[in-house]
Amino acid sequence: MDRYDPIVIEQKWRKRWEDEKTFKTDLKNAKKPFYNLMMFPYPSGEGLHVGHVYAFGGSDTFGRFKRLQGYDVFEPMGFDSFGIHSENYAIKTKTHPKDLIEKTTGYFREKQLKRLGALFDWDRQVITSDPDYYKWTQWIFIQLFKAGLAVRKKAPVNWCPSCKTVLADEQVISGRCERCNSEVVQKELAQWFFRITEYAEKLLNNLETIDWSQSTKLIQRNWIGRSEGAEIDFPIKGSRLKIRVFTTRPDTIYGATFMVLAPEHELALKISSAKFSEAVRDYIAQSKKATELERSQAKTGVFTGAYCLNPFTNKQVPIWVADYVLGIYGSGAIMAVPAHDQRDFEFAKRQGLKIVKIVSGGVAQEKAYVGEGKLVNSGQFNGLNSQEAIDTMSDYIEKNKFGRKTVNYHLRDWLISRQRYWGPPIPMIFCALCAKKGDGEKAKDRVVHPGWYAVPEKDLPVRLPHLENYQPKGRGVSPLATMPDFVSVKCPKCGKTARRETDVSDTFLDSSWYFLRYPSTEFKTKAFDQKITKKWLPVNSYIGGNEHAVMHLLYSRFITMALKSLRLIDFEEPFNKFRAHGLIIHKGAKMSKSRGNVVNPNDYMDAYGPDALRMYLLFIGPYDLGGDFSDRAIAGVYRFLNRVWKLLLGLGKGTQVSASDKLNRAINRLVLKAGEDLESLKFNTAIAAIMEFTNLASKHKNEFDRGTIEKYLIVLSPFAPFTTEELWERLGFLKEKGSVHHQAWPISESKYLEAENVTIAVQINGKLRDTMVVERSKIDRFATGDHFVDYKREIETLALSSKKVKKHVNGRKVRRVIYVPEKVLNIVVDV
RNA sequence: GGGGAUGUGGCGGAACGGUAGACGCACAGGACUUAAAAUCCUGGGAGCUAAAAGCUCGUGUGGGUUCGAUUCCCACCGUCCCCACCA
Repeated sequence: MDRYDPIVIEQKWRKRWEDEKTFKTDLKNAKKPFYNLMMFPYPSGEGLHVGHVYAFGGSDTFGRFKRLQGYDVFEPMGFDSFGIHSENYAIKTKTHPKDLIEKTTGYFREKQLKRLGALFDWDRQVITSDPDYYKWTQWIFIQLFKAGLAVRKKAPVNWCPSCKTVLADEQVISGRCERCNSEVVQKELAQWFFRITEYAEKLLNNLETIDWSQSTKLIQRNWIGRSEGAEIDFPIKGSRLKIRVFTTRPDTIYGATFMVLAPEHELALKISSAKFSEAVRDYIAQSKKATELERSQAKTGVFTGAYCLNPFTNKQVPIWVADYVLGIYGSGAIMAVPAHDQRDFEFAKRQGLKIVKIVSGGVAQEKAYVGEGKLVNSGQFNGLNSQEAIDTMSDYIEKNKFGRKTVNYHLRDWLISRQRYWGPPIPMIFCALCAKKGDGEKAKDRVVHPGWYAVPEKDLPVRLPHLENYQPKGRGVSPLATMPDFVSVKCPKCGKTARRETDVSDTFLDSSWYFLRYPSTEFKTKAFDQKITKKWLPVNSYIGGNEHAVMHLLYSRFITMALKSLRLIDFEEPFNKFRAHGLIIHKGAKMSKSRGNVVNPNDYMDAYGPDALRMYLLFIGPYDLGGDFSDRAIAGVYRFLNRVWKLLLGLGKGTQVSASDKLNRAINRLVLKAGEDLESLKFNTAIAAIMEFTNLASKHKNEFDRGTIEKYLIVLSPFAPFTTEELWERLGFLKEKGSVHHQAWPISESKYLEAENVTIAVQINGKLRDTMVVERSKIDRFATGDHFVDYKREIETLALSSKKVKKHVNGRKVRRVIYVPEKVLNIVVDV
């Protein structure tokens, strides 16, 4: 018998599978399409890490299982190669991103991904920095522009001084840049936005209809952040102007002792009285310079000298400007209720403002009382509890035209522009001449942005020019702006000299539609083919990390909805099923270069083979929890594969015509258990079941028949594709039946699952009274009413009447009977 | 501050409300070997007991529901994750 040599086996089958196109799926003629997607990697310089193997291994194991179940599985792979991450790495290593990407994608694909034993269809790989791909990314931008979903607006935006670009709201975590952790500052800039907020309601509601990990849905729900409340207008004393505020607690309006405007608020300076306007101006200037984090440190602010009238009481309240109020949420102004809002409370304390308690139940001494209670000091509304008050007072507001009920979202429009080099140029052209005339590309039948034109489709892609000095300049424009040849372009309308948009788009736009491109890679004249798309999308199973719960997954949903509303596709959710896998850590911490605890998968593939690595990772624990990578434990799985190898090759010719009952029962149970577990991605327990069978089978070596070996190998094959194929061949199945991966998932025969005796213990009032042995198939689990039973008769009755349970036996009522498969049955009765 | 998840041997983890600890790691004893490695076999929650049998206690803590709770409910403690001046 040969020694188990996973490296030799891997190389042999990799070549053979590739040559024979064993896993090629015919997309056009597939009968049962199953789109098995996993999040594609960005090709970093460090190479694939073990977390990728975890994600791809699990997903591929599932895909292989689906294949055995008779589905035509399409499992594509590609590279998210545009973007800041690649560009920063290129800067660091002093290479050009284009050269870098060529090198890294090659390494990822040839030296790593192809070793995993996955079903990847490399004829359809997608590389987002490839002009064939980003041509269509640009095309999608234009479609959105024409639908009025891509707009240019001047707004305070997040600027990362280190990455030297603006960022989307989603890419700022607690005031810091998601990539480099620098503190972000606000800048007022004109930028391109996607109007994702148009879809806030749909993005939220559709979550009910899709089968996603609960945790992921929850993160999205929180991010969208719907809150119901009211807009209320407070007239300014001695002026026709009003200040509009948003509040979720209109019931607390009697406690509104002052108003606060964000420094960005348009009225902030305008309403300030002469005496205060200089202080206000200084304050606004100062808060503009501060980072978001600095702004959130202390409750600073200045009085404007102006007053509002509370529409409910007509009492005057002072108006302040303070940067704890955000310019971007609601209307950028609030009514402050210090007794019942902690932030207002702190501000009031600091500035010596009045605090009036209007909700009973809490004491406003050291902190605000935020909960609910009965209204006091609230005129005609006294005595109502908070919920009632919100309803009646909201109605009152609408009736008296003080304002209206409204809904606000935390979700912001998606800022698409990036002042960087390594991305698809935004395909827009600005013509100053046309702008003067009010001409421009129409969006939804009207010119929204005079002077702006989409690049005509025939001119796509707008190629990213080669630029030696591609490093970001930090002047609020992309390095592309330094290339006169690139910037200068003829106006598509008037033909005069115009200029190109020089910003590139956010990387997340590249990845927000790549799943549409995979099945359509051969179509060079369209982004995606209608027919193929209809056949293969939405994606049947998507697996990836929860770190993308907001950004990638939210953007993909939005792009899909937008394309649906343009009637380019006929579904609005891209991923019917999404599962987030857990994080693989090492030595108790997240893997990172600085910690020096990064696991290189190649080391382990070299030592134990890819089968052992992927199987080990799936064996660590529940797939959604991840776990700690252990050098030792992987050897255990390697040993297991060795045992399988020896067991099967050691059977020789001694296999029986038919397997023993014991083995039959075991293999049938294994098929059932492994199938159920694979379906719900419980890889760890499926593997445990296979090991259990292996242990048992080792003790009954001469009870095997061909059919049992066959089933055993098929069940193991999604986990260990190389090893099982080799054994399959060596045992003579290959010639006869073709690849193990082309077999059908075995059907478990119910007679072997059920025909077994169980021991029954009968307890009466908790005391053991009797035991008996009953054939398993004759009992069924049930529970019923609440009285007495002649248990021996009842068991017989049960055996005969199957699932029906009688409530009375011999004049006594059944209390409760419970059957536990393979375990002890307690029949508990009252006397 | 808000939201969520989670807590079981030395370790990773199993367990439709029904024999807690499957499977694996590590460990110990044995077989093979001159010896070791590899491999194979055996063992194991803790305590009482010389040992076996047996008994007692055991799933973060305290309550509750139930004939029966690791599982369901409530409170608390610990750990982890997401969001965070979002009114």
